[in-house]
Amino acid sequence: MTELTVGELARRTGVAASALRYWDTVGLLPATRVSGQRRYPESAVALVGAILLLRDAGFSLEEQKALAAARPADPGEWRRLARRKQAELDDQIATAQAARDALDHALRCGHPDVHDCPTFRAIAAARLSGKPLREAHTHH
Amino acid sequence: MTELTVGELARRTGVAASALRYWDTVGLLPATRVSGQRRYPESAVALVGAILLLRDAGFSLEEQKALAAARPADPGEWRRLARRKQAELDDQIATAQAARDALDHALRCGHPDVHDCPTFRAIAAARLSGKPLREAHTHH
DNA sequence: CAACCCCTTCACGTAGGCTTGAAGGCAAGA
DNA sequence: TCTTGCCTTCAAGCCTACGTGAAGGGGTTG
Repeated sequence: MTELTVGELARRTGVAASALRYWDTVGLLPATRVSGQRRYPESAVALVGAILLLRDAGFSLEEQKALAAARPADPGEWRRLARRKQAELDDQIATAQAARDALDHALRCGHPDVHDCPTFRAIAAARLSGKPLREAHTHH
Repeated sequence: MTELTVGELARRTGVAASALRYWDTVGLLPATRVSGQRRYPESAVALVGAILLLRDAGFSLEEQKALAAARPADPGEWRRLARRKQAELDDQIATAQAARDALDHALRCGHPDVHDCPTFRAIAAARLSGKPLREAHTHH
């Protein structure tokens, strides 16, 4: 009754059914079975929301699995993971902000070609001796 | 003299030579040839800095090619692209900030299990009716 | 001449998170 | 019974931005 099929959950969340099946097979969002078919409780809708939120936060599916496993069992570990990711998010925000500011300057400074703008050049040059950041993102 | 080989440019910028060759083959950072070998002007160092910066900004290599093509030829188009990406960055920052705040709340609110926290549930629920954002990122 | 070092191309591998297609099952309605 | 519609599995493909390894060229030094 209150059980949803993949298709219904897909419709309610906007997540493709194929993705939900994938999440089931990798163990991120397990489903029960009724005569071979996946069934999800109503509460799965909220779970999907949380998954999307954490995905936006930059948690990979593997990380989310680790998080989900640690959540009820080991609150200390959960907090540790959360804090680590929070730091990553701070880096990410700072970098995005820097890039945004660089674009902002390029749009405002009036130079017809950005590469003629000394400020832009300075920011770009700083990037060469700066933090890689992509490695933090590429890292698994 | 002032011409650099891939290896030298790699050393000066910290970017792998294989990556620089790749950037050449896809047309992002073209090199001239001297008896078959790639040669880059000194100014390429600054270009690499700009490429890294824009990459951080979320420009894909394809987007950067479009950007580079529009830069000297069509400043209006350049500004259009820059503004569009700026808007994307704003979205990205807002989302990252929301995720960060959600984690922050989860860490502070004292609920042993985040899913018991009504605030967290509300944020996650909001994500379901929010902007996909991933589509903007998946789009080319 | 050989050693060395850097360069070349080409093809394939990798990772993450799915999507797509083929081939088929099961239950309700006409 | 046949059709409709939603479900299943499995294999393979896709996308980005490279990394890797093989096989070979070329120039300088000892």
